[in-house]
Amino acid sequence: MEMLPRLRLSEAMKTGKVAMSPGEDGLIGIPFPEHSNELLSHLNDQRRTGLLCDLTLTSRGARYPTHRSVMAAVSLYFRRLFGAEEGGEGGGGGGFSVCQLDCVSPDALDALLEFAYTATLTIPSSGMRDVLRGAQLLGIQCVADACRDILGETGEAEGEAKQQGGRCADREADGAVEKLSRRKTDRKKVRRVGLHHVNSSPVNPASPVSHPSPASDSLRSLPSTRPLSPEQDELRPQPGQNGDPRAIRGAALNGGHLHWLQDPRIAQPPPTADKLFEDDDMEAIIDGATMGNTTLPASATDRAATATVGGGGGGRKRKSQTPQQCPVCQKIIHGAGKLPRHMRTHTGEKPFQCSACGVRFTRNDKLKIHMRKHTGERPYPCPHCPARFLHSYDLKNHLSLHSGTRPFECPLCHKAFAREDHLQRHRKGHSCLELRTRRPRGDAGCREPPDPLEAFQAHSSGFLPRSALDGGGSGPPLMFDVERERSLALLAQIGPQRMAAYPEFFLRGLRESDAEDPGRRSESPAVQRDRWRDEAEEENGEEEEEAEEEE
DNA sequence: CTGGGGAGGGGGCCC
DNA sequence: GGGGCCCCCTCCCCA
Repeated sequence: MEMLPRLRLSEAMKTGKVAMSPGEDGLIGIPFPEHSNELLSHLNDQRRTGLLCDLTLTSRGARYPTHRSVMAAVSLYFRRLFGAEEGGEGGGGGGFSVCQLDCVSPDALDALLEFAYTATLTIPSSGMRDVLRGAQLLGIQCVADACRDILGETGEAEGEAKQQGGRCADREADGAVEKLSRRKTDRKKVRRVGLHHVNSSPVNPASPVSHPSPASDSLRSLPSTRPLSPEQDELRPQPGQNGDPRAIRGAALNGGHLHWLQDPRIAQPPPTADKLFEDDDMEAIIDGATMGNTTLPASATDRAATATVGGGGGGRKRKSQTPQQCPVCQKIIHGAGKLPRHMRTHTGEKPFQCSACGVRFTRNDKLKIHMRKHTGERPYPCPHCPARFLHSYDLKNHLSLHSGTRPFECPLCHKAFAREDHLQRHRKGHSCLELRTRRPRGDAGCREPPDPLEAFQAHSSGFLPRSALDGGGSGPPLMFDVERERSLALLAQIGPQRMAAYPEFFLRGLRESDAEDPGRRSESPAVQRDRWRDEAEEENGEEEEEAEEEE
């Protein structure tokens, strides 16, 4: 999707920081990192307003106007489906299609569409499995991988999933339905399962599906809910939910997320799009994922019951309670009102803009700190020298230089650091690999020098996920198997400043150690030192045992 | 490789 | 409960 315009530039420009294709003398590729985001954003706007939508997906009555090209780009299933069409009568060009995907739950389909158009997968934790199934069925591999990763499914399950997803994509649509539906029915009593392409040709060229003007549509940010033509309205379940499509969605949800549907704001004047996203969608997500340690029962059934408590007649939604679990990365967020802040790390939303330089931030307090750069304010002066600092923590670090204290000591090479992160960097790297073997290698006379990789693994065990150390042999992969190289390349390309715009699961593998043991993140330096010391002693103990055995 | 600065993100406290 | 403010931790980048 990334387009690199080729320009002939002067030699002087060639020396700049522009990417140049090797071997193409004079042709320089200038990356426009924002282009793909902007393109996607515009497409998403078009989807929301129904503009140029030439494909409607339906799931149990819910309708999702979308674009064939986008769906074909993200979904192997649609790629093959439309590819087949193009070979036939459709010519791939036009016509309005309706694709019925009852085997994908509306919420999952909504999430997958949101992913397709925003590169961000935002789903309630309870819906993860539905999204996984949907991604498998539609052949959206990266999402399926991410869901499996988050769910911690085993390789066996992964294999099964791939098999399933692959089959789905490979088959003729209708043929695929039956077997899949049986499988799914066995597991989840889905009343009606169908991956059924209702009409790959125009539904009715004389009366194409029309989308009402979105500008005044109070459901503007809920593209899934646009009314369709009377013919397609026949697809709806029986009305009786005030005609609100969200209610229709809810009818298909078995109560899993009824609180999504009972939003009292349905009858309220439409907020602005931004506000709607922040307050409406976000709260729906948050409420859907609210999972306090004690506030939310474990089972989906209980969750539904909780969600509907006091809300049977459209009563007040149950407000978020602390702690809450992020529906995207499953991280537990402590503190009232902190989840919206956290969610912005996934959505990439940066509502706070510096009036001086235009830089945007996800948080107001970060903007405030940033403004100090413009005002020159450095509120943290060092009492021992003229140095002043923007952050209190910088001053704290700085003070350790004056005091000479280096409280962070490597348990292996005993090198001390003034900053904890420097010690971590030291441990992550190869800095003390030579020193860590306190016993000289030639000591025993017969010991083979340690395998550098093995030494690194041992040394890094406190930082890297086991899966990374094992080379991915067991446990979840460090990153998505297929996407890893591309992900790393992309991360390198987009730079850290824009990483926030990408879903956390994209980066999750890089921080998997945190996920494996969340407590480590909050370990005090003393505790961490003790842990490292224990690890080092264990390592040394093993070495000594080995030496004794050799003797 | 290391020291230092800056920034992103989470948690606590308070209003 | 939400948000502001602050502290802390971690990571990245640069010299």
